[in-house]
Amino acid sequence: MPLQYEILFHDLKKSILTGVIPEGGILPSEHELCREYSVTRSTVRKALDLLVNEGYIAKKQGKGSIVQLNRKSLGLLSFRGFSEVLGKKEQKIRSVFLQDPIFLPWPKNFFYRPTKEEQKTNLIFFHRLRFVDEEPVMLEHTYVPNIGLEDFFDQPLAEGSLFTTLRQRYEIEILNLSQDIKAIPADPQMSYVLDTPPGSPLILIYRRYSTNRENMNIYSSLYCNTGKYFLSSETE
Amino acid sequence: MPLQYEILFHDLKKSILTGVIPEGGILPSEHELCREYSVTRSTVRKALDLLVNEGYIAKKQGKGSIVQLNRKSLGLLSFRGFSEVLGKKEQKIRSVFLQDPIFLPWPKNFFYRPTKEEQKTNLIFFHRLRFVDEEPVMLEHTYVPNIGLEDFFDQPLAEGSLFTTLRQRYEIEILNLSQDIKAIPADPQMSYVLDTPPGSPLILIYRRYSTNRENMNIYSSLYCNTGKYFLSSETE
DNA sequence: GAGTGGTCTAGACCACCTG
DNA sequence: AGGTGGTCTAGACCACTCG
Repeated sequence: MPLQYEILFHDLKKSILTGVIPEGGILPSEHELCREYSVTRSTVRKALDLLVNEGYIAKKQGKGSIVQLNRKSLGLLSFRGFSEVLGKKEQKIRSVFLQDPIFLPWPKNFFYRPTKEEQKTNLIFFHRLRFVDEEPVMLEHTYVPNIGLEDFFDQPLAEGSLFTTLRQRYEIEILNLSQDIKAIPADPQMSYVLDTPPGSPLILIYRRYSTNRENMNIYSSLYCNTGKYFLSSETE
Repeated sequence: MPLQYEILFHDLKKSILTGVIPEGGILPSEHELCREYSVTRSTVRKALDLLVNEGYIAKKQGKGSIVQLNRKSLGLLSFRGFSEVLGKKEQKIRSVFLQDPIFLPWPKNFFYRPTKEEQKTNLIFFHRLRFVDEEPVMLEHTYVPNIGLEDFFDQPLAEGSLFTTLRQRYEIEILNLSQDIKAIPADPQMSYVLDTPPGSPLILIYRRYSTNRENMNIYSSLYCNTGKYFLSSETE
């Protein structure tokens, strides 16, 4: 039997994720929620604390609880211009699928060891190339174990984003990211795709995202050309 | 005037950091703290929640609040053996100072822009080489603005660690880490220090740690040879 | 001034752990 | 059985924001 603050927490989270309360919108006040759910303020505040910790809302004294969807980013996501670590300018980022996402069996010699649950399934495989200012900078392979995602291709990606889709349609949240990072020389294929001389240094990242589903992780391998752009991360 | 839960929070934190309550030790119970500080349990629990969030304690129902010092690590800290991303074995890590830490003026063309406060001071400069299993893998330059740290060299580093020293002696906490990462070919000097062929790919990381002192950051540049070991990070 | 979130009190009952 | 943390109630006063 779910606890009261959990009920409230999930209700509010659903309202936010489904857009019932839009970004920038304001949640019902704490006293209001007390009345609606017939609980005391400490129970309401416990639920709201969870939302704050997960980055769904920000509270402002005198105003209210404001919905924000700029969730705290996990690890390396952005790129920064070489010459702009001291300055600031916006980069234009674009992604293209090198092939349409498909179901695949597990490859041999996968870079992490999948869980037993995961091994029973096949994978959804994404093969994307990311551009900054129209220059290719990162090749990304993403592997999502197909655990209850059989209808994944029935709808397009929400906002073009895999993680948004997983959150909105399947309530799959990323809890943790572990990364293994290495510098490698570009082989001829990477050299071609990333438009850089053979042998030039690339960054290779293996990632495992753990999720709120027991025994379900998402895996990625990334090849980055950092000749012109830094890989940047802001971690809390 | 400090709030009651802040008083309790700082008292407990100090007890933990100074070792009055050792790692693995148990804090006074919540009811006990209520009596000691003449506050109610919700106030005590608010203070303990902060300690939990900062990783100082873990609570166990039926037992108590247990002190733990394995603070959650920020970003890239550990190394993992090349062949062991799939397995697990412990690496032996060792650091040596290539020169004793000294006060220095700010270098020209520093890789980040220091704050105005920082620019008024000099720097404490650390120059360390890190080994894994007796092989050199990382060269680290660390720059700490000397804001109220004039007596820094009066005592040795606590536990040999810069960050432990800052926390224990100056109550300086790391709040945030931003990193800029790049793959570069080894120049002759790096090649010599890290014992790797010239031109082989290295990882270069610029870091800015923000602290709980307004306008005080700590800066590092890291050169990593990932030929044999991955750089690993586990981020929450 | 009315409403918001921030702090705090003084209780209560429960689930869990240990002697 | 007695103590621990987990949940929850029913209030109170305060600081802040906004019309």
